[in-house]
This record gives sequence, C-alpha cells and structure tokens, in this order.
Amino acid sequence: MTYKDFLNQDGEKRWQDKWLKEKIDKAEDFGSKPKKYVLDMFPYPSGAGLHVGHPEGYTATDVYSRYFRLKGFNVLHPMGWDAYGLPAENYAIKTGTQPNVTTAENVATFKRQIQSLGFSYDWDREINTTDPGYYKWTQWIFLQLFKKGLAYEATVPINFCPSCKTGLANEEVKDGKCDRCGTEVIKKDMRQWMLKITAYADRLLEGVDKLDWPNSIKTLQKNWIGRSEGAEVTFAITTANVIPSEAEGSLKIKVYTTRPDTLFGATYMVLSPEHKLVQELKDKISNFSEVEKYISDAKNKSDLERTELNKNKTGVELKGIKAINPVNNVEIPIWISDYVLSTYGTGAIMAVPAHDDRDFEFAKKFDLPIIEVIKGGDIKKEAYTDVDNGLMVNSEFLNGLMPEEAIGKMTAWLEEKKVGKKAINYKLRDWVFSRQRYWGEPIPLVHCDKCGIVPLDEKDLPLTLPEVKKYEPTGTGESPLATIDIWVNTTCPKCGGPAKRETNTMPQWAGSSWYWLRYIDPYNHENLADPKKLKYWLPVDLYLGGAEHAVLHLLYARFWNMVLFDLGAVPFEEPFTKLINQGLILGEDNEKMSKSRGNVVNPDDIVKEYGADTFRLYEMFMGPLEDMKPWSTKNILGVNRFLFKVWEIGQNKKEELRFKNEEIEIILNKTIKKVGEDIEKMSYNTAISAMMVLANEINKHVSETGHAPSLQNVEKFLIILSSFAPHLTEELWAGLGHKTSIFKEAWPEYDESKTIDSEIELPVQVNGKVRAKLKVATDISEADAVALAKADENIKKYLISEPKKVIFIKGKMISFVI
RNA sequence: GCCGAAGUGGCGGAAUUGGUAGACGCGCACGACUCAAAAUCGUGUAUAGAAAUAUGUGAGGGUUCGAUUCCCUCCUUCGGCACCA
Repeated sequence: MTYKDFLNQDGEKRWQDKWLKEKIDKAEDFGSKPKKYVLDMFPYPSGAGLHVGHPEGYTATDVYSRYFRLKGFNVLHPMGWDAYGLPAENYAIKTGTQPNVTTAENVATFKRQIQSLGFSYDWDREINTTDPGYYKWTQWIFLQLFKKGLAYEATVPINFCPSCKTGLANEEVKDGKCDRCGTEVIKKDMRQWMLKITAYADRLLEGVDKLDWPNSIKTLQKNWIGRSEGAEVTFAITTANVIPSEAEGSLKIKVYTTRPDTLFGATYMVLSPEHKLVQELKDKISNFSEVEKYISDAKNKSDLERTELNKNKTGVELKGIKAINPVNNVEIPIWISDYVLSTYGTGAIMAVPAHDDRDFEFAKKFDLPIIEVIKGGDIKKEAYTDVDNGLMVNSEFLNGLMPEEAIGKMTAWLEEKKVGKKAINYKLRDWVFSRQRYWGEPIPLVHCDKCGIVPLDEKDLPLTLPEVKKYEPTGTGESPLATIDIWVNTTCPKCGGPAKRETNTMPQWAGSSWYWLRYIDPYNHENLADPKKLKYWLPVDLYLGGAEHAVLHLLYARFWNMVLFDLGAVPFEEPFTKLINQGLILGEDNEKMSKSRGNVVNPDDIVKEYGADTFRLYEMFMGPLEDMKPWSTKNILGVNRFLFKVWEIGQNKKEELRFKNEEIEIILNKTIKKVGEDIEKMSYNTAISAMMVLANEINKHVSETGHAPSLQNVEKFLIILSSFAPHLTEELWAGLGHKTSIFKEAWPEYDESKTIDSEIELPVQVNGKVRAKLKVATDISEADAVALAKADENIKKYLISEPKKVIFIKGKMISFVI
C-alpha cells in the first residue's frame, strides 16, 4: 500500500476509531507512575467551527502528552467546552433556536473536527460548562464566595454595553469599547453582584513571581493589579463662615499620593465630579449651579470621550471654600475636574503642578500657582517628575534631601502629626459579576422581604436555567429570566415566606474559572472533585492557550483557586505551574484571519487534502510555538513530502537487504537526543527539522548501498516521530508485525557516546577570520591541531609572523592572533 | 507617554554560558525520467565578483583574537495599558 492509498482509504480514521474504542488515552487515577497534567484552554464552541489557531495549541499539547506517556508518565490530557456565551444567545434572538440546541450542535461539530486530528484526549472526562451537573458546582462556588462575604450586591456606576445591554467587568472593556461587540461602553448606575477580587490583590500579585509563565503575561497581570505605595494625607476645609478650628473633625479632604515629598508644592486640590463631599458642601459653595452643570456634563461623557479629551483639561473651582495644606497651613483653592477619577484612591488629589504633568497642564490652563520643590528641571517649561534625581527646595524640613529620602521623612512626619499615613493603592477593581442576559448560570440567591438576600440551600443545587420564550435582553437591569413569573416567584429558604429569585446570570468567565478541577472527577455528585484525586493530579503541569486571556480568565482563575484553597477545597494555591501562549496564526496575506478578509483556512480542507498527520506536522513546523506566524498552504508540501519519505523508510523490507546499524548510528542517536530535548522545550520546529535530516541521511544511505535501514533503527525512528504523526507511525508499526500499539512503547534510549562524530571540520581563524578548515579527529589535541594548521598552505599565507596568541577550543575551533 | 516582545536570504525560519551565520522547509534555476506535462529524483541557490576575495543578522558606536549573541544610543513593527495622582 502507498501512503496515498492509506490516506484515501481513511486509514487515519480507522486508527482514530480504534484508539477511541480501546480508550488507549485514558488517564488512570493514582498509580506508581509520575503524573503529568497537560491542559489546553478549552474552546468556546462557536458556530463557525474550528479555525487553524485552535489545533495549533492542541497539537502542541498532544505531542507533549504523547511524548511523556512514552517516557513513562501517567498523563492527564482532557478536553471540554466553555459553552455559555453571547453568540449562542444572539443566534437564539435572531432565529428563536434555543441556545442549548445550538450549543449541542456546535459541540458536536467541534468534537468531530478535533477528533479528526487524532488528539489523545481522555474523552471519558469531557465536560461542558452548560451541563447542570457541571454548573451545580459553579453555583456552589458562588455560594461559598457569598458566605465568605466575597460576593456582594452593590449599586454602582459600572461599564455598560448599550448593544449587548449588559454590564461588563473592567477586564472586558478595551479602549473604552465592549470587548465583544466593539460598541462604546457607557457608565450606568446599576444593581450588580460584585466579587471582591481586590481582597486578593496582594496575593495575586505576590504569586505571579513564583510562576513559570511568559514574562509578558506576568507583567500584564502585575500592571493590571497596579499596586502603588504612597501616603494618605488629610486636608482640612475652611469656609467663609467657619474658622478652621471649628471645621476640624467634620470637613476634611483625604487624598492619596505617591509623592508625599512634594507636599510643600501642593498649590490646589481637585475632587472628582462624583466626589460625595461636593454634595455635602453644597450650601457653602457660592457657585454651586455652575458646579452642578459641570458634574452633569461629566456624567454624560463616555469613558472614551473622557480619555480622548485627556489633553484638554476642564474644571470648575469650588468658590467659597478652601483647603488647608497641613504642612504649612497655607490656604489653597479646591477644584473639581474629571481628570481625577472617582474610582482610584480617595477620588481626590492634591495638585503639585511643578512635579506632575497633568497638574502642570491644569495649572497653566487656569493660571494657578506653580511652586518648585525639587530642583533639577525647568518648571517654566514642564513638570519635573523624576523621583531619583534632584534636591528638595522650598520645603522647610525636607530641604536638601533627595526625593526618595524626603518621601520617608514626610510620611513619618504625617504620621506623627496625625494628618496622614502610609498607604497602598491598587488599580484592580472588584469584579462586576452579574450579567443581564439569559445564557449563563443562574445566581443561586433569593430576595426575601423579611430576610433580605438568602442563599439557596446547597442540597437544592443546581438551580437550573429555565427555558424562556424571548431571549432579548430587557435593558432595564433585569435579565430575560425576570419575565418568567413561575420561576421568579419562589419561597424563602429561611422563613418559607414568598420571595423572588435573583434574575441576573453569571458572566461567561464563571464556568472557566475552575474547570481544570472538574476534569479530575467529572461525575462526582458529592464534591466538585474527590480531594484525594485533586491531590494526586494537581496543579496543572502545563497550560497552553492564547495570550488574549492575560487579565481575564487567567486572573479570575487564579482568584477562584485561591478562594477554594482558603476554603480547604483544593490543596494548592496556584493552579497553573507552567503556562505557554501559542502565537496567532495569520492569514496567507500576513493579516489576521477573518471572514471579511476572506483569508480564513478551515482545518477540514487541509485534513481532507493532505491528512491529519501532515496538518499536525505543518502547524508544528511553521515556526516557534509562541510566535505569530503567517499560514502558507504551499509550505505544507515540505512536511507532506517528508511523510512520504518516512512511509517508504518504514516499509517492511527483507532482512538480507538491510544495512547495519552502525552506519547511521551517530545521526540516529543525535536525533533521538535532540527530538526529546526539543519536545520538552516545546521547540517543535527544530525537532521536526532534525527528523527530516535523519530521513534524508537514511535515504542517502539507501541510494548508496541499495539496502534498507535495520529494523531496530526504523522502529526507533517511528517511535520518536509518533507524537507528531500518530496515524502514519501506528500504521507502519503494525505493518512491521507489531500486535500492540506504538503508543505502548517506551521512548528509545540514546547512547551519549554515539552522539559525537569521530571526525569534524575544524575551522582555523587568523585574527578572527576563517582561513581554513581541517578535517581532523574530534578529540585532536591542541599541539596536533596547531601543527596541522600551521602546515596548511592557506594559513601559511596569512601567518606572516609568529602568532601572539593561540586560542584552541577542543572540538570547536582554533584561532591565531597576529 | 509607559510597559512587554521582536527585527537574520525572495519567503517561513535555524544557530546565543560569545567560536564555521543562513540548518530544515518553501520558492526559484538547471538536469534526469516523459511524446509532453504533472508528480518524483538529483544538483545548485545571502550579496558583489570569472576568481582570489570582500561585504553581510534594523542603524550607529563600544568591549573582544572573535559579536546574530554582551554593553550604550537610536529607528521600526507587533501586543498591552493609558489622566491610576
């Protein structure tokens, strides 16, 4: 049979069916073998089916998993479906098809496509986040968060997408637009369920450093958490009618600053328009109508408008009141401006225009005083913001200090005088967790007039998602579930009186924030997973997926895992020891693949034309896994030709026609070593290239001697290739007379001494330039090498005088310096 | 503006405790097979030059016998954040 026949006769499918039937990829709980948990970010099964980016990651983990099985590891390699999400719901709105129907269809398509690529998943552990048996535990985790006070209800201005008609988390807003649909996000006061991720800010930050993750992702998480150290300072307020001493205790502005060293340079204060003090001081502000107008204008600006206008500062002075700088008792004006955010720090700042760009700009525009307190820049032109240089001036007891020292001295002074203290702030905000949409996990809480908010009893979980007739979001702050009276009206679990269910649902991120735990024990009804099994399998040894989840899924997942750790539900704090991001595959035109550009490649077409093995091999050969790289259909030919060559090499030939082992021993041992090392580094493109070199060497040998390589060496070659091309190698393996699968074999050992060539070409340099290459024994001594080199005609030409220095690196090179 | 990643042939890319730059593959050229084409196989393929040789890893400088690799300055591309006080 030819390789073409094998492919045409569905040979790959035949093996896939057999592997599936015999469950050869089943992961056994416990056992004496070392464990390896290799995880893919599970997909959202969209209607469009798989694109070529999905299998890039899946192939990478599959090669890794198969390799470690051959190395004697007990490998857990599962797959599942992150199936809640807006596309299914929007499709339901358009067509009236129930989301669970479309979801089931899409899952079937994804599963067929994934299985057509021969991945070694343990399908007995398949999970689906929309399955009640699964989301029972998503709801259970929510109840634990609620009971620990980590889930709370709040009516706050949140990001709201007018098109999706739902609230969004900060992490879901990009450039002021909805991450999903691109609509400009507005601020809206809404009743929300929030998760107190900020309570874990420090631990999430500290944990990052211990992880074996790409630096870029670690940095993104750190910046997102955004910890800064500084001081909180209290400014008293004085009014025309109230003398400062009377005002004490009642009228104060607290500010947060990272630069307490510059306090003597604070020449005015700014409150955010939303600051509650503005309303409290209403009577004392003489121009309140002007102030009120500014506030309502600011409220109507979207986030995008606010940032787009960020170079053109606006503001209004609060007339009739002043603040008192605690360090020198100087009265300074108070302004409101939307360049101060209500959500960060205390929502108010002290402005030091000489040493802050934004304050400088504002002061210039409104003609406010600018006092230099750090010498070093030219404050007539721009703010001088350097912390590490300059000397304090105009600052009484700080004069002459470096800013760094001044920060410490000032903080101590503030604490001593009780007008301030050391403080830490984070950019991270609490997680807006509720969505006003249908297709998500119901939140298992009821609202009772008598008892307030009451959690469902755990034994009543799952609270199943009912079917509705209309999927349209209402836009009123309620989800479509609110229209189902029979579902909404219930009894209070506490008092038995009438109560109403919470109608908001959980966001798409809920189900993916713990799914790696459920693979361990997907059918457990008593627990989210058996603690003994969790202890055996976790944490995840390798986690692979796209970088787009850097501050979404990957932060939420760490947060939930820490909460579960604190509850004693999981035995480890960080879920993913090692993380790798596969790079995006671009279209042939070097642009991002998209329907509108018409450059999308469907894996089905490639598999049909060349087979799954070629597809797998091509995606791994394209370039480094982490890099962004363009698709090139014609480049597929290269790996396809390679597999044809292997097919010929792997045929069962008559024993007397075989050449001796030794003849390709060195190259084979080298290849086994390199392929193993490269797989462990996930440097697959170089591993494949090494196997191509081996195939070429074997063929050269075959054409020179007319013989075939020895059976033993062919078998070793097939085993090291099997992780990449499972179908072809399994077929050839059977063809060589084996009754058991190639995947039950052990990774071949290599002989270190046989990975070194006995003879090499030793380059000889004169003044750093290669002037000759000598064919010598690898272990030639320095004296012999120098003598040989000096005798070389070309070297003689360049060696016009006796060398000042001779550098010899054994087995590498020899260099004369003249 | 800030943070992160990266710049190597016609193309995807290889090589970094500093030691022959361009492995492997695509493409291209020529040859074999063929009536012919495709497929396949073989040879060649950084640039200039007939050659010796010279130049060459985004640009410029530095350290070194020797730099794609280390240091400084700058440019470009991609990704993220963006009034966070």
